[in-house]
Amino acid sequence: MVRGNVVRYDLEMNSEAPQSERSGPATMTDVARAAGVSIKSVSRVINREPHVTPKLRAKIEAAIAALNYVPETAARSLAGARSFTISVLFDNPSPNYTMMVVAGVYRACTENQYHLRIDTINSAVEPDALKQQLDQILRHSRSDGLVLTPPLTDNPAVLDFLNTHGIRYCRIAPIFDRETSLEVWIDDAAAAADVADHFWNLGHRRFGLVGGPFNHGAARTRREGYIGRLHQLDPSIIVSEADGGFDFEQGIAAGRELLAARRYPTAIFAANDDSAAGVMAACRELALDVPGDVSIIGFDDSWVAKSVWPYLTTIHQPISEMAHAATCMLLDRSIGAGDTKTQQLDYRLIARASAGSPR
Amino acid sequence: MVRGNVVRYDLEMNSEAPQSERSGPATMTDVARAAGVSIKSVSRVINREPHVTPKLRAKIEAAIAALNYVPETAARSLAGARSFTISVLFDNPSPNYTMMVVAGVYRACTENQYHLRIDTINSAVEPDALKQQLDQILRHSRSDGLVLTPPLTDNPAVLDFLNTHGIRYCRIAPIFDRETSLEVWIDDAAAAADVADHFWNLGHRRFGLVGGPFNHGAARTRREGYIGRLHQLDPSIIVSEADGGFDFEQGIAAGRELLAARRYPTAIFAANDDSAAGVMAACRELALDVPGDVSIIGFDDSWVAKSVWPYLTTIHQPISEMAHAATCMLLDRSIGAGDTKTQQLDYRLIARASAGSPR
DNA sequence: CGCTGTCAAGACAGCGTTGTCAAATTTGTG
DNA sequence: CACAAATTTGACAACGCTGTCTTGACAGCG
Repeated sequence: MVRGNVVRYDLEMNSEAPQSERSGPATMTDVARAAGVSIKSVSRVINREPHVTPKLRAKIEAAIAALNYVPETAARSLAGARSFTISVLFDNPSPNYTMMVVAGVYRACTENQYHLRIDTINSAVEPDALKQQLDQILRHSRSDGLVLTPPLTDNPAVLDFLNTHGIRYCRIAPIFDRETSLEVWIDDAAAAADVADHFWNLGHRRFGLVGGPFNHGAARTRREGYIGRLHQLDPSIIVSEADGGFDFEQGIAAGRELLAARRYPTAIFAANDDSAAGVMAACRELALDVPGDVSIIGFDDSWVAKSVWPYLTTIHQPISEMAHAATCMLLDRSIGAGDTKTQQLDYRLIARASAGSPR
Repeated sequence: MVRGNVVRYDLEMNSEAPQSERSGPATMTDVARAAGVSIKSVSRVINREPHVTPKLRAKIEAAIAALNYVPETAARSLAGARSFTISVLFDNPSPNYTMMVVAGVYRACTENQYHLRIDTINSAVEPDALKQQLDQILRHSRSDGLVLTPPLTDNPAVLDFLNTHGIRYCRIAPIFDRETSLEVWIDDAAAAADVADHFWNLGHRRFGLVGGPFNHGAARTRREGYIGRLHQLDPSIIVSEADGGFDFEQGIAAGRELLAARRYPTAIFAANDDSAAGVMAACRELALDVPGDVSIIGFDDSWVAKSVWPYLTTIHQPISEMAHAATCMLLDRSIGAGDTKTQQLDYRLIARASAGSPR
């Protein structure tokens, strides 16, 4: 069978002992022949299966190295039940967040010889339409696992679809139905409470909040943590709130709204960095000094936090580590499809220049 | 042969006529049986091969629809010579740029039933080390084509490696060795000249430039286009230059440097939006009003352009369309691996609030 | 010493496609 | 109308690997 005209990448390039006969990259059969064993044994070594004596393993590994052998993913996935691909599902307005997630998943994938696939869906539709989108995506790309990012993490239709089809997934920063799947999260409530404390200790007494998208679970938790702590500190506190949407433009609008009041808040917590940057822009527009007149704290410590002036005080969320951890859980074959396992990572308040004592 | 415990996604979910016997998704054999033809004919229809009468084609297409059949990528790539995957190669400091490229490639991939793979490499190393990185990446993921983004686009080692291995690629915004491969670009020089005109018409006479990374070809072209046009306008003009690096922090540094002069430039062109945002921050720091004291123009019209205040006047580069076009060229099988084809897209100066007349 | 139990290693049949080549069918021509 | 040529269609063997089953080897035990 003569192959097509597409030139295949020749894996022999760096080989110490280039084979004379073989045309393309070395196959498992080549390795088996070189090591004088059966292909099944090579397969066992590749897949870390038991029932291989150290001696045999060493011989095979030597042959693999000598031939510069790399297993063919297509064949593996055709013969076995795995696709060697992890998909990340997005419906996130923030490119910064997205990039960090991708970075984390990508790292985990390369570490495990897996491939990364990215898919985006629009969750602002009817549950049925949403399920159809998922159906489309999964129909065309059989993944060994899905990494779910907010707000998909807490979308009942998505979860329901995945559960009924027995598809393996890991949720990042879930809020609802906790402990029912694989999950990676940080304590958003505690982090938001820390923000409240930080403002309070700085001497602020008039507080504002820019919320996140209504369907974003973690954003709600942040709100509750912030306001809850503030009420602990002083039950009579009234927090002025404005809707944000996790993006700059809505952040500006929210900032304008909050700062239009006669006695505007001197301390504003925005549910993510992008909207915090928007609030900062609103301050500028109104000739309000940051942090002199208004202190601002964001959330994520994403790339924007250091793309505004003054640099943003924010909660560092290890997004890329969370994504990495999520992917590793997915890849851990000792964990079944319906199993539960949660992993909590640490956040940390990064004090930069956007929050200070009121003057 | 009993399959593993991984539950496969059941493609029959929406099927009108669910099959009784079959366990998993419909295969080509199922379709062939349903249509009363051979599997090869089904294959021909799927791959749009010639030698199929309209009548047969219709019958097969009906069967495909009825069974909700989707070809199995793994089998296709094992049997054929294609992997049905396109890789995007990055070494780009700007997450905004990256996201837009990914969006464009992603769109082209889904349109063509292809998969998207993302790979990053570090090109700031010796050519040999670079080739080794490429080797690693390509060894593990046989792609049908690579989308090369700057600065990889103009990296001789990368190009050389790809050429010697006969790997198909498309360059986005190439500068060197033009017309030697598939290419998508915009006229960076003309765009930069437009920036110069815009400043000039606004009444500016003292000009500054924040350059891009030294290895980024397009950034150099922008510099030349800008300075060239300025010299046409007035040969005695001296443009003060500072090194930027395409990111916010280096933008700040460059801004500080430029604005430290007694007669600082009132018009500054930064080679991308991120560094333009940095210059803007430097203005703020020095209590210089934008655009009152200093006008700033960026490049890309990326997401940052509308994440700073005032909104950034910038050159809109259709990044995601360029990426889309690049991918489509790669996917067009009528174009051979070594063929040449270039495609130019339009840029456009977006006048927003960061550039105005000097006061 | 022979029998069984245990573990290591191999033989072999698919997995769902595509490429090749041969067979069947249609079309064109004298 | 017979026969060659062109075209459509089908049979079948890969592709490179994994799951299952079988054989082989070797120790433990009565």
